[in-house]
Amino acid sequence: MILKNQVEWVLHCCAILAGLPAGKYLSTKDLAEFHGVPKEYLSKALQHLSQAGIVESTLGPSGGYRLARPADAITFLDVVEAVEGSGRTFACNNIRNNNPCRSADHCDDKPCAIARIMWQADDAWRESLKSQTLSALIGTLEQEVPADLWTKSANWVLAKT
Amino acid sequence: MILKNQVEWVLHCCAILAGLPAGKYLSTKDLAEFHGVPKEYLSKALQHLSQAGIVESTLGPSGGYRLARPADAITFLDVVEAVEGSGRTFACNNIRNNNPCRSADHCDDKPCAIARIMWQADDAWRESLKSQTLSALIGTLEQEVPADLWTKSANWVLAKT
DNA sequence: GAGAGACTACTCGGATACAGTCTGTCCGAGTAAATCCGG
DNA sequence: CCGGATTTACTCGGACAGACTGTATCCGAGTAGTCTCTC
Repeated sequence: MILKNQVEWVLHCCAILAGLPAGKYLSTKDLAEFHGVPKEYLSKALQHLSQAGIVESTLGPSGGYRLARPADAITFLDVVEAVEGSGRTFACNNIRNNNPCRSADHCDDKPCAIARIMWQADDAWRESLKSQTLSALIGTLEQEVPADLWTKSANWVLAKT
Repeated sequence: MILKNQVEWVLHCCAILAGLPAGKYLSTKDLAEFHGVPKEYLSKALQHLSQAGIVESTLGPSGGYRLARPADAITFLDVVEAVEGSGRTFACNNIRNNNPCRSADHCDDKPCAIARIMWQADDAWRESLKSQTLSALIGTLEQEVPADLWTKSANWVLAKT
């Protein structure tokens, strides 16, 4: 069980988009170039973000993507679920039903105890992702990324808009 | 991202093995029959448990598996990691290195901030799994499974040893 | 100089291809208990 | 009745195959700015 590359890619893309001047868009091509990832495949991931309402796009020249909400209203969970789907990471197939000792009409009133524990862990994972917003990430990056690299990157992006 | 079927299977198997009389083994064949899953593929999963030191096996007739430790010393995390591996669920490929603004000799002193947040969520998931032991599961099952099904199943297992 | 039309650069969505993982099967080697057989 | 040989029932490990998912590429359709051309 491992998350897709696309999750890493779009998280980095969101970090860039968060620094974009209001009203400006950044194209998939530029985002792909900046991160050194295949443009067309990254595009697929961004489409998912768009469908999830995290980013919005515009067509035509000078088109591209921008955040659809302020960065403090976008959590990591939003982004991860947009790409990975919001389904549970543990699927219960109710194999307890195959128990040869069960009568045919037996009916359980609760989900399988094993599944409940696995889902509980899943919830903990989601809660943790939910507690982290994009703006918190930007704050961390501002502190940690060297100032010259930070401004150079900002200018690189600005030149593309 | 979804966990393997094998995780569900071996968790159920562990629950059965926990109820085994001391010193007795239960064969893969019986475990597979009880849960209605393919014997040979289940065997692969149990081998992983064996390598992880969670269960131990013996060869020959009346051979099979039993728990290697008391049930309260086996956590869900132990079992899940035995099957899924103990690696992170988020792989950081350091795509920040592809930033065209970086000088070639630039070196980061910390892991990527995005990866750190994802790993933090991963830790929360693992912590949750770690807090649940096999014996706690047995306790829940004893309460929730109807008494007649519970004893019938126990006798079914007993008859196989 | 203004307006209509052509052009361009981008997103969007579908089709396709390839690789890797998950799921499942098959079989041979090794092992330990049970059984058999000769003395 | 005893001890060694054989059989049996199991695990272990590798090889293999099919299905599904993840990764990636390509292309056509649609769209919004920009440019050009004509009047």
